Amino acid sequence: MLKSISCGDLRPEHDGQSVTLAGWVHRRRDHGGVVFIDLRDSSGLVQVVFHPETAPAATEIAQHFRAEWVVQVEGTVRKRPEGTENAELATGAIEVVATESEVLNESKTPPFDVSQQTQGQVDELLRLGYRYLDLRSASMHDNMVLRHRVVQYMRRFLDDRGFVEIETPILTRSTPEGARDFLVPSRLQAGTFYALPQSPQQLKQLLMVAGFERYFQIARCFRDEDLRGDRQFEHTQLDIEMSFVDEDDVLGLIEELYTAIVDEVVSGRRILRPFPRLAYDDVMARYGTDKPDLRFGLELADLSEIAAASDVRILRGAVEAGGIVKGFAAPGCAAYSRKGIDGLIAFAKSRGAQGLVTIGIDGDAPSLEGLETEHVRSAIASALKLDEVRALAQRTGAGPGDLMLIVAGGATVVNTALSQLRNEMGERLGLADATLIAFAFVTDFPLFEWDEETAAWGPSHHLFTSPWEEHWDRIETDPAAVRARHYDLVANGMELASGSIRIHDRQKQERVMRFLGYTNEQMEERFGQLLGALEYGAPPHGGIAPGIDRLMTLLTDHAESIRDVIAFPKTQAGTDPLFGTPAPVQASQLAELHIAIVPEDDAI
RNA sequence: GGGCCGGUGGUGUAGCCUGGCUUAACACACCUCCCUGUCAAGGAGGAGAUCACGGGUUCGAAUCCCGUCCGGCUCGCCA
Repeated sequence: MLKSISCGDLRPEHDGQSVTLAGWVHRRRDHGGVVFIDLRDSSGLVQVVFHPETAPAATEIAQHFRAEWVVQVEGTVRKRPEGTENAELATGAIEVVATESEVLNESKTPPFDVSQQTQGQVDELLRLGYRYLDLRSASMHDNMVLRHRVVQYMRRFLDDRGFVEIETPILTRSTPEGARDFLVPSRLQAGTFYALPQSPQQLKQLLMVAGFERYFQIARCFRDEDLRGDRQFEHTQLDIEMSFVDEDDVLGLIEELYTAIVDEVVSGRRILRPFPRLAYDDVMARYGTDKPDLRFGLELADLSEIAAASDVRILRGAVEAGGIVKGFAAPGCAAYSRKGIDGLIAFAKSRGAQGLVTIGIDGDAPSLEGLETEHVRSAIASALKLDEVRALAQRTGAGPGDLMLIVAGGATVVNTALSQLRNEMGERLGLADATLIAFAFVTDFPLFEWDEETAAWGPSHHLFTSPWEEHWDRIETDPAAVRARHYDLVANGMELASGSIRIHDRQKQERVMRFLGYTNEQMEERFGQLLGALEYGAPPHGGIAPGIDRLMTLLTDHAESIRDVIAFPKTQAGTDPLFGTPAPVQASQLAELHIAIVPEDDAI
């Protein structure tokens, strides 16, 4: 080894010890005589002192050190002189007095400052282009190390409970449902393709049939859909499947695991104990989304009844057309300027709403009872009766000084717009406790959802999810009312995990598929392997798949997006500026794969 | 595919709305010199930018207009 100990491990107990260190020059402070170097390696950093009187040769070399040079230093650990300790540093009580130094490798001046946080500070394209330097920065380095610790903890935790880690193929078969597949052309079988797995769903069910009872995998999943701050082409999930279990077993395991991770692996994070369990209908009503941010209130109120009895055309009309009217109160926002209101309206419209009704209650109003016309600030103030304003305020919880935000229209649109408006206002008003991770389970999802585009019922989770036992007979008669044994883990407005108790009976599985419009031939063609397996003693089973990337954005400090917890992520356009991915390939490679590129203009 | 925001020395920003007082400013980094206890060390000096790219308007464009590319956010999409 070129070093005898790591920089960040040095403590007062090493006082007097001779050490050899190797690492990167974090910063240098050259006083003309004495030279200080902060030397960094993967463990942290320590101050090295070079004295020209006692170590002239080493000091001469150190004077030429520059940022990010790789150097080796021999010296003696000692307690820092009285008054020069640095409480900011873990190693701040000691320093290394250098006797020898050597340059192992020089560095060009880095394109950005590696010694400081890069997230949110440096252009992300530049960071990705020099990802090896970006990851060298302490904050990104810490993110990767914490991710490692979390994953290791998961592995130990599950191993302790009898789970077996099993790998499943990356080259699998395309299934037409769900997201767009990444395809890999077959060289040996001309004209055919493998698909990268969107998840190991069917495989893990087959492992249950295979009798493993408790399976897990840190599984990479691929989806060729547009990328976002919380979505990459490939994401990693903790894939879990268990036999002979019900909902409580799966949710209890996850709650125990995530609570332990927060308690034992990370610091400075608070959670709700126990995790709230909320029914889908309840969260949709109160938050307008199935992944609510529970760090703050701003709950939505149903105002349809008041709207229906009102003379305000946009409110009453929406209800008469079969829609709903909902809203919430933004505390202290009654004084929003015209421009501010316009901004909120534009926000709502960009989220699909027809418009946004705002009603401010002047802070000068003595109370709701003492409300006068001049206290009501709204574009529709003239059409509103005072009693209606009172009723709306009562429902939304608005008082003097507050601003009611109300959307009317179809239920989906109203909920979508208001849920995002709620998140926006929660952020603007700083209502969310940054140290809180508000984990919660959402349960009792509908089994099916209506797809407007195809004018057909589709699975709201996936088609292997079991309905409630007592709802089997509703499938054909009242599909919208069928509840599923499906659950999600959410936190801070993000979906972190999704899972269900599966169907383990072939007849029942076919019944769901048949309802979804599959012919017997299609079932056999697409799901023959699973259906066949269900006929050979498939145990009752269920599972869940928590996303690790999103979880890490909650557990780390300074993660601006999912890209900050992934070592080598892609840009929103799906490119990697470091490697220049994706890239053309040799014509010979294409020929072997029986692939021909059709220029865009000639494409159909 | 749609909407919004952005692109100015190595980095981060200002200037842009209201075109000319700009020889494009500031901080950090970089280079040289000074400096023996700093830890965002300090001091003095210096170098470094065809203002993303292409076209247009104008006597004159970083600044106004159009297009393209790239990045981010977002709608669609993501069983």
